[in-house]
Amino acid sequence: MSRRGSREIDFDAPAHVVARALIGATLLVDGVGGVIVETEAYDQSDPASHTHRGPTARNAAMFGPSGHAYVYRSYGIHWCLNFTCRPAGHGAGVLIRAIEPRAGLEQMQRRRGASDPRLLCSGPGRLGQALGITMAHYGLPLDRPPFFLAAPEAATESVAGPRIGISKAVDEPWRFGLPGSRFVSKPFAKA
DNA sequence: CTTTCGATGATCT
DNA sequence: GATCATCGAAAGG
Repeated sequence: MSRRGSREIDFDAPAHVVARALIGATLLVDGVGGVIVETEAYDQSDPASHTHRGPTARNAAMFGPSGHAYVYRSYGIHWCLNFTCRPAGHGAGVLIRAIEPRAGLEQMQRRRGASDPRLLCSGPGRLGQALGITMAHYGLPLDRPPFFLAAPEAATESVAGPRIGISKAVDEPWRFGLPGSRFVSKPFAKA
């Protein structure tokens, strides 16, 4: 496991490095959010990635500057939030799959229509709804409002496993999580 | 507990 | 026309 003393996330790094570095980071959108506990990495060489077949109108953000938001509509229903990474032109990003709610619980409960904290942000679609993510956030930088992002205060452990809900590159361990967190969308296989 | 299935619409072939 | 980086309700053991 790597050690991180900085308060900054280096988004000019491969997606799987960024995905791991984000575990334990704090994410707020308009003051609502919490601690990132689950992420997945996608890059252009990955058949499961939206960028695999090159730039399109939808994935343009992932070919733009790193450290920005990439938002897409999933199954025609959900908004999912990703962070772009690597220098511009590489087509890579990290899907934010789950956070542990810390701030703005009431707001999240209203948006989600659920009161159980574990059902607020445990999954990319739920998280998008709880944080109020829409296409209005597409391409916005993560270091300015409405976003707030802070790296973990101290070195943070992480676990890895196969990604969820994909049909290609199914066995690649590019899903990362906070060990033992009750807020992940699905448990990680026991070590 | 598990599995199945419908919703719903943009995107790409 | 097929495929989704999903969720939740319903049905079955």
